[in-house]
Amino acid sequence: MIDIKLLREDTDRIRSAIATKKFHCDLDTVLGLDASRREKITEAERARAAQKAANTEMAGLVKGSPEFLEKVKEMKEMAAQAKDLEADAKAADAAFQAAFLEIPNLPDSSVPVGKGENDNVVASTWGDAEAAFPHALPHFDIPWFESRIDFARGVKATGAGFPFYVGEMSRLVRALVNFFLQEAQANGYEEVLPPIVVNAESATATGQLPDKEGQMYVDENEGLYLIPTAEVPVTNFYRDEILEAGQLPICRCAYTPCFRREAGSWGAHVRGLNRLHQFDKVELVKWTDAESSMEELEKLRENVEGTLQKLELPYRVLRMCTGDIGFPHAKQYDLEVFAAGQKRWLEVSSCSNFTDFQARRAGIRYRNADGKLITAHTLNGSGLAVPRVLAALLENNLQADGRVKVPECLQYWMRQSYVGECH
RNA sequence: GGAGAAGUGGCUGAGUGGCCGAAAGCGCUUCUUUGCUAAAGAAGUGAACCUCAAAAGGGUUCCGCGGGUUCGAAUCCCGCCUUCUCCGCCA
Repeated sequence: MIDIKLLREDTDRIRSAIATKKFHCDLDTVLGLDASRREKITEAERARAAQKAANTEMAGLVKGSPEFLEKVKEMKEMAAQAKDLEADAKAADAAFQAAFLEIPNLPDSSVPVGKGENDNVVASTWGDAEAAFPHALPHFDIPWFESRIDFARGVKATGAGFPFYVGEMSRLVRALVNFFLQEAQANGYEEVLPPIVVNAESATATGQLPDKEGQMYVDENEGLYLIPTAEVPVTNFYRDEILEAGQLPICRCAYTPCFRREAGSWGAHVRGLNRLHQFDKVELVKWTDAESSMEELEKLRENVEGTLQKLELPYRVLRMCTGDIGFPHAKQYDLEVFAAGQKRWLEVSSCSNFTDFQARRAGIRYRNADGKLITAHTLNGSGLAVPRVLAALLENNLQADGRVKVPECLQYWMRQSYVGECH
């Protein structure tokens, strides 16, 4: 959530900033709820204070004496009134909180203004997407593809979008995960292995709830959600904690499977590995102070770019425009690799600064040099998501003989130069 | 899953209906003493929200969480969560 003081004091600026994002919210309603909430709280507190004062007075009286009993009678009414006012205040506060939670984060001033994905700006490209990939095919058209990444068996076991990776494809996934983790560690991110189901509080803190409830798989019995990204458990590691400024920035990485329902999004562009309900990803997460988060975002992006370069996959960096960045995002870069078979750019990483938006929801603060409590900033980025990297790798590295060349950086785990040998 | 016990401030821990936001100790901060360190002494030492132009000040809430009883709850009652012990099950 944003800083309520900002909203009260600088409403017009907030209004115009949010108007550039794709989320709708009624600031006037929120401000109205805020005003009535405060009024009711003040009223309730005044009643409670009066009651307390009278009570203290009463503590001095002899129990059971006539004046005591008289006073009790009086106090009954007072107490009932205070209780009612308190209930009103509580309801008003809850109404405000619910509405307040619907306000998206403000885009940073450096974010290009735009309506949607066509207004994103290509910040840079690496490698040569125009190069000849004479043998490239869409990965799902490679003759052996369906026997090594088996969607049909996945349908049988689970449903669409849950493939089996068989044999060397399974090992290749594992190699990618290991490589990503090794890169993250080399860049100073400490590895954690988090829970892959989370409770509602965690999902609310990072912004999946209340808005994107339909995107997650839920265990109704336990009230737990399968994580759509490791961002959720990892960011919540420090929920409701106070950090020391000297600890920051804290950099963590985590490998997890990710689960996304992606309801209603099946079609031509989601064949094969392009979009799955379950996929593997290494996530990078940072907690920083309020001053350095934008700087840290650039470093985060550079770290991910370095990993893509070692994989020798052509990629481009998009500066996402105001109309295309997410609900809790202040600034976002998307990294897309070029898949030469499909002749498409595939998003493999999203590097984002959430400023204090998630941390305020999550109660993550730090003590600065003056001993003051400041809301921390949180950032994260995929580093990287496996299936689309794998898709691009299969397509771009496809040889004339139908085999796929394994990049040098994966040799430590794969120990073979090619996959997809014909048997 | 069954039986029992427990959850108090940064930590240990006292507190069984009003004088308790909470004893005491530890820790931490500042000061004094000191050649330095140690030791000793003194003072201070949570958070959220409301009020206030701001600061100061004032107020409300917070003793696992949520309800209830009562004029009044850390203290009594109910539900839940978590931890520990024992039993069962189990990678």
